Amino acid sequence: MSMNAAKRPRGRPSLSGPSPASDETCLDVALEAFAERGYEGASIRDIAAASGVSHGLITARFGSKQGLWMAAVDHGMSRLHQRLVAVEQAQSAQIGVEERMRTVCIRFLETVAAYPAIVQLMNVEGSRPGPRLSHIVETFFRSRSWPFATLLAEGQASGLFRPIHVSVPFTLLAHGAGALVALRPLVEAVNASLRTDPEGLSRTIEAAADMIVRGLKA
Amino acid sequence: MSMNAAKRPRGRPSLSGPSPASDETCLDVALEAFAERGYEGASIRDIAAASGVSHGLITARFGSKQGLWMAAVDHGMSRLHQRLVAVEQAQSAQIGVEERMRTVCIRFLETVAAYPAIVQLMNVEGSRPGPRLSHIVETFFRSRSWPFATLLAEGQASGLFRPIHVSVPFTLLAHGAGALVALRPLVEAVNASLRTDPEGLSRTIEAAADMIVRGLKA
DNA sequence: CATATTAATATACATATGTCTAATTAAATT
DNA sequence: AATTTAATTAGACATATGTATATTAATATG
Repeated sequence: MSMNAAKRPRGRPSLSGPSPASDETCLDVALEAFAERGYEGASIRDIAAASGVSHGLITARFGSKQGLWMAAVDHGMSRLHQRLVAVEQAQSAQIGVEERMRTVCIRFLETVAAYPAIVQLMNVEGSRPGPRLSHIVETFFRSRSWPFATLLAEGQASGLFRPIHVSVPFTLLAHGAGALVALRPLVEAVNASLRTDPEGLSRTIEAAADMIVRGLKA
Repeated sequence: MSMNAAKRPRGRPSLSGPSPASDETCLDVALEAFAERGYEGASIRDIAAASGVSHGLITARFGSKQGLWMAAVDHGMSRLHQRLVAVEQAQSAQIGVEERMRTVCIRFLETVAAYPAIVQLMNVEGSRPGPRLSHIVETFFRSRSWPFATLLAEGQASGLFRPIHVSVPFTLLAHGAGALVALRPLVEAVNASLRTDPEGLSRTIEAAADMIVRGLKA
């Protein structure tokens, strides 16, 4: 971000003089870099240069490239989460659940469009579950308070939405339908109730196709 | 794929003896590798070893890493395309367009699930349009005969489907809704009628959310 | 004021990677 | 049969990268 290419002197920075980029700034830069060029494509040196610090500082602060990556994911994820919770809490319960769901979807997509990196990272990580993808998925599903799941449950309780496992529309929304690709490692990583054998996968595919044609309505 | 690690001798291969991996085999291996580990993460040497050939042969056949990548994309794309066209042609026109659309969606997702690499590559390429992403997108949109677009137009002509630009459900289907992320570079790359300014993006987002809630039905 | 600690830069190093070139062997051509 | 061409492997080389270490300067501590 900051094109602060003016080389600072060695040693501990002066409190009066210009301080180097904060951890947050570095994580923003890193998230963008990882999302744009992939884990291998983004180098520590590039990220450091774009943050206006030396590459040694990155490893000093975050330990390793893996450490930087995990910190960046946590950073982006918490921002997305906070945004969504705020949206749902700002909504009046007077409004019907369908309309609230629609709003949450819109806000979600808007937020994602504004901070694409965090969702992009899910895809960048590839189609097989590895330690990095697992870290994202666990972070995503850990908190049960994501408004999307809450609203889906509410709509289902009132019979307005079809009974469908939360991970199906959620995956459709977050990863996308094309990420049915990603459903397999997603499910394996979360150990959800959905099955990954051919028959289970086939039923999941049909459910996803139904959603595209008929939507969420009962 | 082929764990043919038995080192072949130098020089032109004998016609009687075992021949090295075909171009197709190499492209299959490459597609999988690129999808799984990203463009930078997949090395020519790894791909060559997994194909059972020397790394020099890869560059000799495909010119460069970029050349290998483009050939792999063309390879996977044509396979996906052929599969979808075959599905649509096998369907009787007696069946309603909605049911045929549903089938095509299912077959599309099934095919993608079976060959995830090609869609995965779209995401791996990151959130900004570069030469590689542009190549995929152009290949995707070049042929107007993709059954999805045909069926959508047919359903719209009969008033069964809502009027919506083909790229919206297509993106929802192929990239996924989360790939609204990817819609921006997608649109820029294709220079479609959809706009990428905030207002246009907002309308696109609302349209996508409508699709999730109400589905394709009129 | 002297010393230890902290926070940063810079350098060193082994390894991996894309590309280019040489070497080698079988087939094709004359 | 001799020679050229094609197809493949192997090695060379410059560059980039992650990590480990040395260096430097400002602050904290006594």
